[in-house]
Amino acid sequence: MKKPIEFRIEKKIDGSLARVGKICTPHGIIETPAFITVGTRAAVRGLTVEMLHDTGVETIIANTYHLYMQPGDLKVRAMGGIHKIMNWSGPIMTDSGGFQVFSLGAGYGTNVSKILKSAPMVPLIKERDEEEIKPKLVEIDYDGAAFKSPTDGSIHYITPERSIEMQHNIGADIIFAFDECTSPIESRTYQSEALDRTHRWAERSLEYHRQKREQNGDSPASKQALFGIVQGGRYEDLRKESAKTIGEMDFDGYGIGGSFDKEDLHTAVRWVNEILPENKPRHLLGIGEPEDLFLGVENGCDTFDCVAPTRLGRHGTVYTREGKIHIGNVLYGEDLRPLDSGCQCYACKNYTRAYIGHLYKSREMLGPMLCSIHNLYFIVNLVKDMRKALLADTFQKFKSDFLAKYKN
RNA sequence: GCGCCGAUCGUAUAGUGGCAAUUACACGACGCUGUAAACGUCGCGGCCUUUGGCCUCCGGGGGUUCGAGUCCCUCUCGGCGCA
Repeated sequence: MKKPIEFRIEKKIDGSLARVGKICTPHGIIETPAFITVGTRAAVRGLTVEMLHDTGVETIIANTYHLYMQPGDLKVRAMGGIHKIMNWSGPIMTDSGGFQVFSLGAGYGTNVSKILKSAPMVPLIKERDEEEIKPKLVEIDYDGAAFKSPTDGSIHYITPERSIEMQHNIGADIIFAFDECTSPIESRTYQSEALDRTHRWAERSLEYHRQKREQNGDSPASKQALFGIVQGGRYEDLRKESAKTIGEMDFDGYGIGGSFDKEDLHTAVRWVNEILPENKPRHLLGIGEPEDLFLGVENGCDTFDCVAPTRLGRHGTVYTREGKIHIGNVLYGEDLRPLDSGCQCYACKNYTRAYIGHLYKSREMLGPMLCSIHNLYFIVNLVKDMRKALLADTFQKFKSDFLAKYKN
């Protein structure tokens, strides 16, 4: 049977896991490394398709859980599939809902991020206390996870089979196995249990997808690639075990998910990518700060997605070559420069910091839109520049020059 | 002129004897990594050796009280009513 996607490696970098490639999908080519923008509910918040094209972004990742809740995966199918409804002719991915096992479960109501910053001991205890009094919205068991809707309290049970079925209905080019993203503050014992669960669920996701593909050669499923997700949290042995287990399953590509230590995200990624099959694409889920993208690329990841550019933009934080700034700060009140000097994005070519800061503070929706456009342009093109640098054998210099300025 | 009502953080408010004093907006700063997020947290009288301490404070002045934004007198200003 014809593979739904094809991954071609154009260049491997000696002495590193980095590579340059192309993922050919039914809706076009993803030149890797690439940054993929998040469009959770089949929309990139605040931006039209035309604006997205202007930022240079080529691929969007939407979310199965959220589209199931609203408007419903069957409705997406009835309306003609995700590409049609959102007027996006390029490649689309869907996340399986595995992240919501964390964000609406252990992470709900806490300020625990999947990225654990240093010195966690005191907050760690605190969060555990808070967790006791927070209502739980997710119950995990052997077969799947029961989600309680924060909106109306209804219960929705999602199994690996259900997740894949919904992703078939939604119709993205690349779909993900249903996994459990764990909180970074869970014990090793728990991480290990959760990992076993994720591995079982991966197998079930793969099996269900395979059956559907074979049942009907013309079904949408036959045009969809399925990626398995490596977990294992912050533990070397679990990460390696997961990479081996998932890597041996016949997925079309792999996602690297779960929680990380900010300090050694790159180490965790390397553990995994040294083991995963080289000839399949690897997507680093939910990672997208500039420093992290460099580390991901040089440690063998091909694609990335992250809410940071759009969320930060909406919240008034803007990427510049000299680091992030908050556009609402008084400091920029009379600053007539663009958000980032030399940037060729729509916001920078047409508007000043002072004006965009005014829009943001006045709650004009154009403010967050312009900041989102800029941030997306910034990150998408940063990764494109990494690709160029890899091809030109100047990656290390590009990285050190960029980071020297970016981190002041 | 008489009577009634009102005056509390930039604005609008809460507060009828224990108060550096409620809430909202505004303002200021910070946070955000597979979107519960156009959101959230903190600060917003001053100073300090800041899980605390000191000073100043609810239109002005005086009084009652251990203690007053809160009760009494008076003045100023504003609103309404009657002359």
